[in-house]
Amino acid sequence: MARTKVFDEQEVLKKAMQLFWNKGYNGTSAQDLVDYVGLSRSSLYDTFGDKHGLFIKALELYRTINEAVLEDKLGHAPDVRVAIQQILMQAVEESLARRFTQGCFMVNTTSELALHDSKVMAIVTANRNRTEVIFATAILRGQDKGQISKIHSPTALASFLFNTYTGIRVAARSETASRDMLENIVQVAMSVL
Amino acid sequence: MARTKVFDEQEVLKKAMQLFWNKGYNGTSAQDLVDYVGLSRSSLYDTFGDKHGLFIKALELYRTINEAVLEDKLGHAPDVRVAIQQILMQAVEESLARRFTQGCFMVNTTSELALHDSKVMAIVTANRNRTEVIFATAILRGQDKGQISKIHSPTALASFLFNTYTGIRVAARSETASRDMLENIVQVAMSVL
DNA sequence: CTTAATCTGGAACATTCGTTCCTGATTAGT
DNA sequence: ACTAATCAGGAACGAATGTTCCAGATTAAG
Repeated sequence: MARTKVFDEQEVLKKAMQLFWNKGYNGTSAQDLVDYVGLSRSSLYDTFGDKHGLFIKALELYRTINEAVLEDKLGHAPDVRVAIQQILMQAVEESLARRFTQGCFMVNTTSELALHDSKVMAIVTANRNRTEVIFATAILRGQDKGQISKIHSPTALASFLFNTYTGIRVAARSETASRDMLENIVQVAMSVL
Repeated sequence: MARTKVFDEQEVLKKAMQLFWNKGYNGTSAQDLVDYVGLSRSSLYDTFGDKHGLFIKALELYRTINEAVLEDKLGHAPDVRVAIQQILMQAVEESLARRFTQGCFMVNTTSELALHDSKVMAIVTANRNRTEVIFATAILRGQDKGQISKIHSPTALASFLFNTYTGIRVAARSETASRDMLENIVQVAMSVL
């Protein structure tokens, strides 16, 4: 019959995701994508439709990956409190790794597009809801095991942790954030668990 | 001599600020500015230079206003703890006022531009530093008065509060945030003071 | 009334934007 | 060898971008 697809659609999507992640939607031009992704303009448009469609797929990929990672880290953790601390500290480390300090794609997109783009809004909303459920179920388990204080409800703590995580990821986009500062934030936040 | 200036430069700047605040830098076109600001294209460019210069001035105005407000609220507060709670709760209320839920201009700008724009980065950095100093001095005073726990240092608490505030302001850009959720975040955050 | 500075509105600019289309090379299966 | 799908590269499109410039109206001071 015919020639087979030679590039991995998922890999291309991953590269597009990285670029949007770094420069934002409006900051990324079609030419930027062609240059970085390593695919011809024609192939890009053939396989992903237009720029907006590509962005949505990239954002959904990010969401899928991140939720899977989070679920993995929190699901099988023997000590939930430790696992949560590790998650926050990893965000800190990523913020400090100057070379790739691009924050969180979902957070960046929330502040850039969610307000004026209903499709993005839907993804952002789903991401927050799902993430908080993952947090809350893990926290409940931690509370049962006596690893986490029962002063606050699992859902309240989940919202709080999501909020703290968001803040750290925004800080990653500025160079203000020193190690001391970020570790302080994590330490204070952990003190409520 | 000549005709006197008929428009208030500060008022125009304020309108430009609102627009950038709502749509971001890359999402706001020169035409958008002309339409919204109510000034001719020529006058706009004559008085503010180019788009980037106008944006920087708008961002600096935002910073000036916000720091003054914060200093006022925290400086003369009889109970620092209550004042902090009010500041966080006001962010919550603004997030819930659906009609104008555009988050925080500084936070939005941090995630959109700071990484690739050194002038923006400088402003964002100065804002964070100054804000945390204001928080820290107020917290120190609150600790002396016995209104705030001394478990954590003033600077650690200041960084933590700034971080919490940032998170809430990002949430304002998504419609996920319910009153319950946001009030939970504030309540949990306040429990460390 | 004259002068001179403001301001408006729109024309005009080159550049970039996102997108479509075409040509031709490549390659896998029949 | 033929066919047909898959690619790259680039030309081409109109629209929108940021910016400059100019003609003319407006208005305050001399």
